Amino acid sequence: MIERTFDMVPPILHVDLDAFYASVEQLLRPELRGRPVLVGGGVVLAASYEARAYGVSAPMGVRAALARCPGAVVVSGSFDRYVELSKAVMEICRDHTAAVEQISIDEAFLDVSGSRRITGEADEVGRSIRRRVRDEVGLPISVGVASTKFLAKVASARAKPDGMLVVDPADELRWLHALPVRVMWGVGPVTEERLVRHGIDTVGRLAATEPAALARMLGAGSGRHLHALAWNRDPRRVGGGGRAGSVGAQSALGRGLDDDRELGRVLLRLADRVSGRLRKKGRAGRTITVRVRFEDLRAVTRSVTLPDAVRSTAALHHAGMPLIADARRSRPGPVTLVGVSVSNLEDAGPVQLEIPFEPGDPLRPGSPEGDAHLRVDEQVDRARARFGKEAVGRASVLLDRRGRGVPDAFRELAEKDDR
DNA sequence: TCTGGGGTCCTAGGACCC
DNA sequence: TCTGGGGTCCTAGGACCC
Repeated sequence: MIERTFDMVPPILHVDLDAFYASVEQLLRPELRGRPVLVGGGVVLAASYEARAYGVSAPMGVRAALARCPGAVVVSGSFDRYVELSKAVMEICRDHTAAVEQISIDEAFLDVSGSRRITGEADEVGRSIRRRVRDEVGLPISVGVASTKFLAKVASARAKPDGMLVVDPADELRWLHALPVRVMWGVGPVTEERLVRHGIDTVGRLAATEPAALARMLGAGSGRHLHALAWNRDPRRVGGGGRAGSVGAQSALGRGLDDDRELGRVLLRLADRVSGRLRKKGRAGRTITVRVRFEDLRAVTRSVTLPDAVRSTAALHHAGMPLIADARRSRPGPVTLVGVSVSNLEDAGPVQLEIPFEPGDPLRPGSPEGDAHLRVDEQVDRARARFGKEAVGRASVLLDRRGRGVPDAFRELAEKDDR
C-alpha cells in the first residue's frame, strides 16, 4: 500500500482567529489581557477563553453570563477595528497563496497546492501565517492542515486555542473515525441526539453505517452527505462559495410588540436595510419572506413569490405587511422578533421597473408612484453615501429607537456581502 | 442555555404541466 | 373519462453554521 502524502493530495489550510472580537479587545486594551472579556450589550457576541472557562458562550444573555463569571469585563465592541484587523489577516493569507476563500470575518480556507513550491510545505505555510498574524497584527490564530476543506476545518477546531494541527493524509481516516459525531459539519444537537440514539456516537460508527440506514434516520440528502464526509469524501474546492442566494434582516423586539402600526414601522426599517443592500449589489428578488417570532420563541414564516423581482423599500414593505398580518392570525400574542428576507434573486439593471402587485396598485411599474419609489430610494442611497447612514430616512423610522437591538455596525459584520 | 443577526440547505406536501 | 409517472415551482418549517 502506498502511503498518501501531500505530494499526492493537495493540502488545504483552514485558518480561524481565536475568540476574534474578544481577542481584539484584549489587544487594544492591555489591561484586559488574561481577564475574562465579554463583547456585547444585551447578549454576548463573543467571549474570551478566560470567560469560556466559566461556561460562558455566545449567544448567552449578558446577565446570565455575569452570573456564571462575575469577574468578566463587558465591552460594547470596536466594530471598525474588527473589520480593519480582519483585512490585515486576510492580506497575510494572500501573501502565501492567491487561493483564499474567506467564509466569515474571522475564518478562511487556503489552497496551497499551487504555491507550495515557492512558499514552502503546507505546514511551513501554516507556521508562517501564525507567526506573521501574531507579530504583525497581534492576534492568536489557529490553523488546520488536511486534504479536504472538511478535515482542515475539523483540524483547526481541534487545534484551538492558538495552535496548529496537520492531519497526515496517510492516517486521516483513523484520526477522523475516533472523533465524536458532533465534530461533523451538519451535526448539531438534534442530529447528534438522533444518531446517538442509534448507537452512533463516533465518526467511525457513522462511516460504518449503511447509507440507506442513515437516510432513514436523517433523510436522504443528509444521510448520504454525512456518510460521504465520514469517509472524507468532500468534493468542495477552495474558492467555491458563489453569490448570496438571499438577503435579509431581522430585529429582536425585547419584551414584544402587539401593535400593528409599531410592527409596521419595524418592518419599514428592515425593508429599508434590505432594499439598500440589494441596490448596492445590483440585485432584486421575487420571493419575500417574513419571519415572526412569539414569546415562546416559536417562529412562523410567511412568504410570497411575485411575478417580477423587486428591490425598493416601498415594495418590500408593501409585500411584507399582509404577511405579518397572516402570521399573526396563526398565533395570538405579542411579537418578539420580526425578520424579512428576499430570495429568488436576479441581477437588476440600473433602472428596473417593478411589477409586484395587482393592476391598479400604486406600486405597479410604469405607474408614476412605482417608479418614484425607486428613485426616492436611489436619492436616499446617494445622500447616505455622502453624509452618513443616519443622515436621511423616513421620519417614523429615524425617530423610533425601538427594534434596533444590536448596533448596526455589528449587523454589517455579519453580512455575507462581497468580501 | 431561554438566545443576536447574517446566512445555507433539506424536507414534504400541493399545484400544475406534460 | 380515467389513469400513471415525472418534473418544476411554491410554501412552510426546521436544522445547522459563523
